[in-house]
Order: sequence, then structure tokens, then C-alpha cells
Amino acid sequence: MASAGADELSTIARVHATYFCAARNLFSPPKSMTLSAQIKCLSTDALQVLFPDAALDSSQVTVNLTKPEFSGHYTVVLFPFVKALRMKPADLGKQLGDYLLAHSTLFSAFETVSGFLNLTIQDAYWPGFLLNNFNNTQYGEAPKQDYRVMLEYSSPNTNKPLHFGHLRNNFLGFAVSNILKAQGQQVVMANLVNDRGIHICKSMVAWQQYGQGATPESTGQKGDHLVGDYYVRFNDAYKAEVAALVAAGKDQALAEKEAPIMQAAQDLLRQWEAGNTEVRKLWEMMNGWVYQGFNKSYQRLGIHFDKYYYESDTYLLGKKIVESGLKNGVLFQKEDGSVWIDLTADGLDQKLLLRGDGTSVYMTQDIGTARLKYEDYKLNQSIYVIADEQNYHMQVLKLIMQKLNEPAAAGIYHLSYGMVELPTGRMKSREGTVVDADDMMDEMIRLAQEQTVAAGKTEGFSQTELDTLYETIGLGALKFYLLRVEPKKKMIFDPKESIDLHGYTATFIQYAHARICSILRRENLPLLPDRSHFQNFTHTQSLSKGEAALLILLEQYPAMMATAALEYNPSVLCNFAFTVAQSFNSFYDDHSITKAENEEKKLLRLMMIILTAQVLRHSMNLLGIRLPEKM
RNA sequence: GGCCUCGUAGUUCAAUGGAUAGAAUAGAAGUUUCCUAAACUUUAGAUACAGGUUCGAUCCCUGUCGAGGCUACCA
Repeated sequence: MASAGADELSTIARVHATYFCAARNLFSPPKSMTLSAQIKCLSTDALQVLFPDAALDSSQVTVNLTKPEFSGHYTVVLFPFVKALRMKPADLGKQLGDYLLAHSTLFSAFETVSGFLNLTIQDAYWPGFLLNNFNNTQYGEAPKQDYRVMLEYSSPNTNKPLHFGHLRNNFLGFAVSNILKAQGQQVVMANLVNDRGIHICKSMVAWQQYGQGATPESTGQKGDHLVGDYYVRFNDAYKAEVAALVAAGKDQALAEKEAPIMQAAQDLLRQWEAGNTEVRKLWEMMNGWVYQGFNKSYQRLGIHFDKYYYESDTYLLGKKIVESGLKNGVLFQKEDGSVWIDLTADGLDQKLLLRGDGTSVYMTQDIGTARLKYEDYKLNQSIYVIADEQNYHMQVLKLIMQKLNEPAAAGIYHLSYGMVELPTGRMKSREGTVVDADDMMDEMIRLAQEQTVAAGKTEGFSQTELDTLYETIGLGALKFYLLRVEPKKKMIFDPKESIDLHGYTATFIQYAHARICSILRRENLPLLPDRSHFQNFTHTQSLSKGEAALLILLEQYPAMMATAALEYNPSVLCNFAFTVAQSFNSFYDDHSITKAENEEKKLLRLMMIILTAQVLRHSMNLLGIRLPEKM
């Protein structure tokens, strides 16, 4: 898991290193490189020319953004060279700065402060940048490549509705899929439905015993919620039975095993696996209810899948692979007939792959699915979006696949994320202490409506438009809230405190976007005007600090996207879009656009805000967040 | 017990080994005859603890303390 990530990172690092070294085309790095990369390239070459004996290479060159309290935009860190070259930082900075200024048109000034060389990007850089990109809907994306990756996400159990924790999984999987697509990869979004097993049998037993034929139609209840209620019902009954047995003098462990309703559930599972027609019919009916419910939720969440896998279809393949592994001697059988793999040599434990009664476990089915996925799409990589409680499971899966000599093994990567917890601890659907996903969506939309009305912002909208707006704001806030934290960190959500619509939120970004659209409407311009509108643009005046700050940010978008993709980390885009919106708001505050000082400034700023809106839309749309044109 | 995460302002989150640790929110003080004040400006406030490596450590290493997860013939 961590090691897979590290491998990936070091591979990319190597690619970059060779790229920079190969870019020996002195002082004319490719235009397609980001500013930061160009500066790194230029600085490396300059250092090698100035100090040929020092054997410096690009891996030692660090380029950062200049802190706002200093003048300049990008900073080269000089400390690493000071010792090797036996020079004072100020002297080194002066030499390097002079050289860069003399040999590149990128910079207009430099300043050395302690061990940092602060470089100022020439104003003349920006007109070309803007004209090339301001209305480019693909700005930030990378070219298509023949790299096939599957993202498995959502992967629900069919015995209960989605809860708040599942939402993190769904948003994360959807967002990362889109980010990788934007990076040119060919992505299959897959959903592996855990449709069989003891969990659904529990709901089935409870429904048989207490349901009296209830259906979604007869109760008016969403199917997944209906089935989920019987799952809770099962556990209530189970607890009562265990308590009764214990009160009658039974040992706790024995009581848990012998409780009649549990035995009934296990009996159902055996009948299911034996293909009992009645059981299969009940199973199909109740799963069908759940799928109807899930589909409604998915639709509302705005997520979708290219491919569904069902555990009931793959577990037999898993069994087959396990059986052949047994023949090969990779696996072994215990006296009771159960099948195991011994991973103690790898520092792990022995792992069960088939029960003594021949029924399969979770791992068995995962083995089958992994092979099936690989054969279906000839994948370069297979990413599993699964909570970190399954880190061990995924580590073992990959290892078993390797030992079984399955070609799918190499591409398996676990995108592990921290669980969403309540202030009181984990959500437990068995105990009914969950924040329901559907309820959460309702609540967010309600909140959006309440605050929109309170702010008096409903003028000029039809009721349909308002409903759409509330949903855009409410669901946007929900998605942003769950995506803005780095995936691997766990997060705590307190239902008593509603999700904010101010500050570091989707609403903030949506508002900046709406403001830009408002300006464009005023100017009778579409969101993405034709380049001919700016044919007369010439650059003669220097940029203000606010203009330069926003441009520096916008230029970083492709690099940010690449980072988000490399780290499988949508929070990078949340952070970036928020910073852009923040920078725009400040800019907006002390620069007039429609009433700019002169035509040149007006055209410049129009291009800037058009690109700003484009970047905000592009980044947020990847996360499944829509930006309204009016709010 | 073993293995793996994680401890940063009151709170929620940032910070490829680089400058005086950044935001948001809550707190304090301001801004609207001017393109949307769901905004902007100013202000106060934090690296759990102890060592080590380094020119430089929130980041890497060791130990202590604290939180969580895994270690099922559950999924």
C-alpha cells in the first residue's frame, strides 16, 4: 500500500529527473513546461555553466513560490549550493540572478534575501499566456495516453442504505476517476456490489419473520432503507435472543452461536449457496429493492459507473482459482477441509481462503474479481477505493495474487482513506448510529435554501431555477466538505454542527464564479468568448500586484492537476480552487473590470476572469461540483 | 502482545527538509452613493513531550505519552 505509492512516486520522480537533464537545450526550455519547471530547468543549466566543476544536478534545485512579504514570484533556494561552492549566499544569488536575467527573457528582476534568490516574472510573459489559454476548455488537462486503469469505488453491501461514511468513498472514487481521465488515462469506473453473504441473509430472515410481506410499494419507503430496517431488526432480535440464552445460564460465546435467528441466517446462506429456488427468489427481490434505492441516491449524488461487478458472479471464479492454487501447492488444506495460504514468511499471518464447509469468504471473491477485472480490460492499474480499516486485507490480497502468479497482481493499488466518525466514535449501521446519506443530502439542500432566502438572493429566479440552485449549493457544499481533506486522514463530523456555507467551502468558489458570470453578462460576453474579441489587445502597461498574483496562480493549474493525479488526492484541487477564488475576490475588490482605467486593462482583466472562471469550473466539475452562473 | 496510521491556533484543515508555521471558522475592530457584502481589510491565537541527524526539522530517526485501525471459518 504505502510501498506501492512510494514506488509510483519515485518512478515519476525519475521520469522528471531525466526530463530535466535531457532539457539541456540551454535557456529555452519547452514552452509547455510550467513556469516552476522552466525556472528549475533554467537554474540548473545556469549553475552547471557557472560552476562546471561542482557536478550539480536538478535534483538539488528547489523552486518555491516566493512568500508574499518579499518581492518576486518564484524563489530558488541557494543553501544546498553554498557549502559545495564555498560561496556566500548573497554572492551566489547575485551571480545566478545576473546570469538568469541576461540569458532568459522570463525575468524582470531578482533579489537575494539570506539564502533565497527571489525572481520576478516579467510582465511581458502574461499576454501570451492569456491569449493562448483564456478560453481553452482543456486548460489543465494532459494528452491522451494508452494507460488503462480501473477505479473500483462505492462497492456497497446490499443490506443497508448508504451512510455519510460511504459518501466519502463515492465522492473520492468519482473525483479521482475524473482527475485521472483529465490526465489522459483511460479510466473504467467500476462498482463491485457485495450482493451475497451473511449480511443480506440477516435482512432476509428478519423480513421473513417480521415483514408481513412489506414492500417499497406497500410502505412507500425507499427500497434500500426498507431492507436496512430489517437488518437493524435482525440485530435487535439477535441481541434479545442472546440475552435470553445467557439469562438461562448459557455461556456468552455459545449463546451468540446458538441464537435461533442467527442459525436461521446461516441456514439461509447455505441454502443460497446450494441454489435453493425460494431463497434465490427472495434474495433477488430484496436486492432489487436495494438497487432501486441506490440508483436514486447515485443519480442525486451525480455519480455513475461504467461497469458493475457482482460478488455473486465472481465468487465461484475465486473458488476455482483457489482450488488450482491448492493443486499447485501454493495453498494448503487443514484437516477440517479449510483452505489457507501461509504468509508468515512475509511477516503476515496465515489467511483463510475457503471455509471447512467449502463456502467462500470475502478474500475468495476478491481474488476472482481481480482476475476478471484484469481480463475484461487488460488493465495497467486497478485502484480500489476502500477505507483504511481494510489496509491489511488489501495488502494480503495483493500478496496472494502475486503468489498465485496472477498477472493482475502488479496493478493492484489500494487507495486507502480514513473513515468518517461521529464525535462519539464510529458509525455502526447495526446499532443505528449512522448519519444517513439521503437525509444528509436533504439537510444540505434545506440549509442552502434557508441561507439563500435569508440573504435575500431569490430575486429573478423561477421556482425551478431556485430548486436547482439549492441543490447545486447544498450538494456542492457536501462534496467539498468530504473532499477537502487529504484522503488518508480520518475525519470527524458532528451532526450538531451543520456544514458551513462560508469560508473554505464550495459556496465560496461558486460565489466567485457567479460574480464573474455577472460581469460577463454585463459585457454581453459568453462564458468562453472567441479569441477575436481580444484581437486588439496589446500589452504596454505594467501589472498591478493583484493582477500578477492571480495570474501566477492560474498558471499553476496544470501542475496542480498533475499533483492531484499523482497523489490520487482531490483535496489538492479543493485547496487550489479556493485559493484562486480568494485571490479573485481580493482582485475584484480593488480592480474595476467593466470600468477599468483604459481599454488595455479592461481586455486584460476580462481575459483573466474568463480564465479564472474556466479554471474554477474545470476543477470543481472534476469533483462533481457544479458552479452556478447566478446565485 | 504484534503490525499500521495519526497527534499543528478554542475548532476544522494546510505546509516536495527551507524565509517570521499558512487558511477557514469562532473572537475583536473596520469597509457598501462603485462590476453580487454568500465578499473584502485589519487584529489576536498552534507544531503532545524528550533526544538525535542536518547549514536548516511540523516533516527524517529513536524513545515517552495520547487517539484510532487491523490482528475472524465477518464483510
